[in-house]
Amino acid sequence: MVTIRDIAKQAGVSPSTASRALNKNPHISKKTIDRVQTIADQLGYMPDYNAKNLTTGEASAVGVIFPVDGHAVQSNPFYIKVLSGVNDELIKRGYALSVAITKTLDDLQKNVKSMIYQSKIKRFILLYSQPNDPIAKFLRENHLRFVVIGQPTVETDYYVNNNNVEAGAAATRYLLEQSQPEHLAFVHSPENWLFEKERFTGFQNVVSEHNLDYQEFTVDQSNSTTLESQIFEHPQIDGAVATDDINAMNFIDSFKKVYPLKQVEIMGFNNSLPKVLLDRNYRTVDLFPEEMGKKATLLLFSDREDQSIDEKKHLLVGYKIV
Amino acid sequence: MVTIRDIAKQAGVSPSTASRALNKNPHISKKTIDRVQTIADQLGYMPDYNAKNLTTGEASAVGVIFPVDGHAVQSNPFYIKVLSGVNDELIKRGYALSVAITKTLDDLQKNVKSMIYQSKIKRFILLYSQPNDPIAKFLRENHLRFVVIGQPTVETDYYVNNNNVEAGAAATRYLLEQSQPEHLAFVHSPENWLFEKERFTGFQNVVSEHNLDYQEFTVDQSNSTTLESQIFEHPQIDGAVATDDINAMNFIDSFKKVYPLKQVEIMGFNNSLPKVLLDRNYRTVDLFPEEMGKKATLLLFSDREDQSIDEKKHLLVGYKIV
DNA sequence: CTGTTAGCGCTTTCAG
DNA sequence: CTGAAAGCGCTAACAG
Repeated sequence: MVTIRDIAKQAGVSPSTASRALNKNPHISKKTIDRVQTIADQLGYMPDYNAKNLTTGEASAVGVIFPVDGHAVQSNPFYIKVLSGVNDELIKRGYALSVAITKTLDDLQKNVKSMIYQSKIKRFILLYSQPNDPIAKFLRENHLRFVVIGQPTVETDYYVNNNNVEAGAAATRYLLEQSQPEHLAFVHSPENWLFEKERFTGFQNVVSEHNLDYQEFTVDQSNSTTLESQIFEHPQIDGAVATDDINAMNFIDSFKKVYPLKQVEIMGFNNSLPKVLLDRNYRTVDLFPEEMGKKATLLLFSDREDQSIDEKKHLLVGYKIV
Repeated sequence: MVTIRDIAKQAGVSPSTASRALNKNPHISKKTIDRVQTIADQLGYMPDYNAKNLTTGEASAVGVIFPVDGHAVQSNPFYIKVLSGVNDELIKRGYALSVAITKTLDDLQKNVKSMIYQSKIKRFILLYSQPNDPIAKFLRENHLRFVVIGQPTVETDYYVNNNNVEAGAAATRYLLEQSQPEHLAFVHSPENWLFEKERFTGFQNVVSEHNLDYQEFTVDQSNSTTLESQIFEHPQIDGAVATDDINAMNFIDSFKKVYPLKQVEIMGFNNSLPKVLLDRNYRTVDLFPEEMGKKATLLLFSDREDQSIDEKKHLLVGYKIV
């Protein structure tokens, strides 16, 4: 194992100078920085994180926190794509990726506390956003830096998001152009997350521009009959926007059960289904989760790297109908 | 921050004794172990991993390695479920979860080397298995402990797997019971992974028992016309077993394009699709990925915890047709 | 601009 | 069975 002392010796400087040089401390002459760096590269020096973290009190790692889950949410491929985008950026920065994923909120809290107190992680990415979330509260109270994926419930939080209002409007407009539905459905989850409400706003805007009527539907994943009876009460529906691919699939399925012979055009969000299912009369909005992961990481380090981003405290990612 | 010295002081022992007590060192009297432990609990002591790792030279973390990917593989919900199962077990052991997920093999190698040399991680879970995989080779050469999810290509590796031959047979049998197809298809990926070959063996066994004929099909995700022309040459196909839900969906889709009016019953693997898609004439085999994650972790620590498992070097997980 | 020194919190000889 | 002391590899005052 090659340590900083080996490098110092080779370069003919003290360990502290070597350390400073490797960290590009501005008080060190460019000449020695270059020399030390060259030697470090030659020797294939890789700093020991544990030693580094012990002295600085801050881990060279970022914590990524998954939502706790009743089976369906967590396993959305969306999250892995975010994770992949995050790690791309972390590798560049010499940071490791630590993950908290649990089945109960209680375990999640323990997991996050361990990250903070035992691993000394100071930077987090929160893959979800919920009002009165104790995890976010805890991070805030302890002055830890974190970025929310999605619309935060506390306006001072850092976040990366899509423009959901606009995306909701675009999806609705696309639907209207493709077929000419006259009685629309808006399909969302029982939780009615913030992002769903925003997409709904976009939907409403376009619908009212066109003087169309619409109906709201709630997908209860555990009980499809409630959705079917809702659909049964609205036989005129001929087009739908769903807040998510899964909700869209559930709606289609129930719709076909109630009206086996009717066609309904539908839009979803997330592009989370196998490509082959996207054919024909199903379109979805890709929200570029990898890009979200990358930008979240950018934002997470903006205090050190880009003050101009840091002031805004948020970044937006585009969307694309596919 | 409460350190081991605080505990030692309270307990009226030296820091070294406190350390030994907390690690249940057998040379320490039960009395002091209990006393020290009680005080530690009272004070809410959480050991600093960085300090611990620095002295022991081994991280309190496990590295989980994702396959590199052409978009489709990584984002399979299967992996998150494994991750979740792994973390359940890690929490119990006071271990952290570190993840390597990259787009190129080159980056993955760097990522894993960083885990080893910088984070001092000594235990890994490999979420895939490939012949001549440089990552597995590297882990082996450096005598690092790792468990493969799936069938390893080197027989001395530790692994967790399903009985794929049996599951392939069961799926085929189920298909034969449900409908009475006479001309079967077996659908797999161009890579033809080990687990696909095993499921194929099970499939063949049942098919030959029943004196049926079959045809192999390869799904090329980037070019559906090749699959369609394969299907076109075999108009008699009336049932299929696919090695994976995605392959199954692709096959169904191509089949419907070629023969819009024909029915085909099909079985897939992985239970990776939204529940609502499982209806009617599509069944899939759930392979309990969470359970695989848990068992992989068990195996990863079997050297310390369960010698009887350690000798077998592998564990199997069940399956269920859903 | 650079070197000396101390110390982060833990474990681990070595000694008793 | 327990204590004293050293040290893991790094960074951060402090001093020059």
